[in-house]
Amino acid sequence: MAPSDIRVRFAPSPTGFLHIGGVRTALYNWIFARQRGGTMILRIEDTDLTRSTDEAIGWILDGLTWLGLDWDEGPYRQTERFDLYNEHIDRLLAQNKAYRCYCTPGELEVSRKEAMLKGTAAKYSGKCRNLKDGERNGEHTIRFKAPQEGQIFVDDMIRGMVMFDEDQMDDLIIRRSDGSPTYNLTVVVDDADMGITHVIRGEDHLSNTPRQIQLYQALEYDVPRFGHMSLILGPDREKLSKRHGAAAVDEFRSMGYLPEALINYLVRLGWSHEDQEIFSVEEVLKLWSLDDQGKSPSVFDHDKLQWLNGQWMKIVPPEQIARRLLPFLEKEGLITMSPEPGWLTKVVLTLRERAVTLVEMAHRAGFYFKELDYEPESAEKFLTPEINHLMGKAGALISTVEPFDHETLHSEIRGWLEEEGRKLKDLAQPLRIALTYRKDSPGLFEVMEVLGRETTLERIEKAREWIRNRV
RNA sequence: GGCCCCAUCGUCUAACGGUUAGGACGCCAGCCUCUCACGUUGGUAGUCCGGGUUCGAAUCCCGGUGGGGUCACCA
Repeated sequence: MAPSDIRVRFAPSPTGFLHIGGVRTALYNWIFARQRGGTMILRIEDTDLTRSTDEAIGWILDGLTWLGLDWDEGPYRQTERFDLYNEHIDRLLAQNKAYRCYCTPGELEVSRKEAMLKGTAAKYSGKCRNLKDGERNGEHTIRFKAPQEGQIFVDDMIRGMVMFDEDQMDDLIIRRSDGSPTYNLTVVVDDADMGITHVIRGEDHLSNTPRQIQLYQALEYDVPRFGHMSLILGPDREKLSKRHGAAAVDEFRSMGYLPEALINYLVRLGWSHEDQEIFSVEEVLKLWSLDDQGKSPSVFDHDKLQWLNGQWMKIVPPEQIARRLLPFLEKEGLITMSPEPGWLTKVVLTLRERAVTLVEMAHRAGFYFKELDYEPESAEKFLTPEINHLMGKAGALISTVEPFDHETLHSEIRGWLEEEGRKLKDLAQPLRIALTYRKDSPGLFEVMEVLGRETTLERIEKAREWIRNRV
């Protein structure tokens, strides 16, 4: 695709983990840019010196990388751009579009509460708006002198035309008393300076938009197009947060979710394409459009994510799942060094039908890597003296099966059991307990093949010994 | 409370103003089967309410109600 003039950005503030809502914002911007050959910019909004941390920047970068959401410019950091903001603030001051405000936080707090109580808009009184130069001195903030006369129209790409009355607009603080610039000023300056053409962000920013438009106008910059996407809600229908359990990408990652599934899930919130549920990134790039994006908020449904993840466990090539499984096997204490990749792939192949996450897969894979204790009730129920003899004969047969693969094992054992007048059902559970230590596992013969002849026979013998020792 | 946004099964979502209101997750049941899963078949369940416009409204308009967001020297 030919490069276009489209420039979008993801602008998180590094005050914590990369939130799932943030991921969705990043994702939409990324798709938008990639679909049109535009430029994706990453900008760290760290002007709040007290809450921003370098650690959080690391989390954001890691999260985006894990998801495969790359960027073309940045990461820029707003703390490195204070000169630029100050120039703009000074310009507004010089043009009498901003003023010094000497009100203290305490005073402001009081009048805000009064306004709330009275039921009017909680906006600044304008007390310092018309102070003459030198009338007061000392610690102060800078406020933007918000126009009060007309209306602001936001032609939102998702919501359509939204109107705000300017008499609702507050004189917002654009420079703190410590000299640092605030959000509404820095976004505008940066988006203008970086040539951002489309601002796609959460609906929680919609009410900020008219203030920002006033700033664009005061600064005589072109206003970009806006698109405000509906929010993701928790089960209680409030904005999704840590309160609701997992809300950070990192948590989903460590719970064993695949980025493919997470992206698939997120993109289906507020958007659909016919009756399709599974979308690869490639398909999304082909099919998704902001125009089709729904306006109503969506509740985060963990069950559906889980189902999707189960689907993706089977779609992602097993060699890749094997590779991604490694850290989880390590965490389970099952490996210290990487197993042979081909073998591990076969392990994955037996497990992927029944593991919804990598964590679950690693957990279920335990018996492939080491000896475990039998599930007490299962051993009690199935490893009985009556079955001992049959298990012994099975062992004898297994020791001669050639080639040692699941098809051959299956047909030979089945054939033999028929001759014995027995059914596979009679032997399956005891053998399963012997080989996997539990009552639910991948197919018996697949397990044997992956375990290998030697281990299979060892475990059968061990089970028979256990039977002899019971009572 | 002011301002703004939103409104189809429990949840995610389809439905040029004309459909028995479709699909998916979940849940329930059957089938498949060496277990558990996977898969498959069927079932459960929805247009927030009230007015209007129209031959005809989930769909358009208005009003309620409900939910959400936002009102910081946070972003």
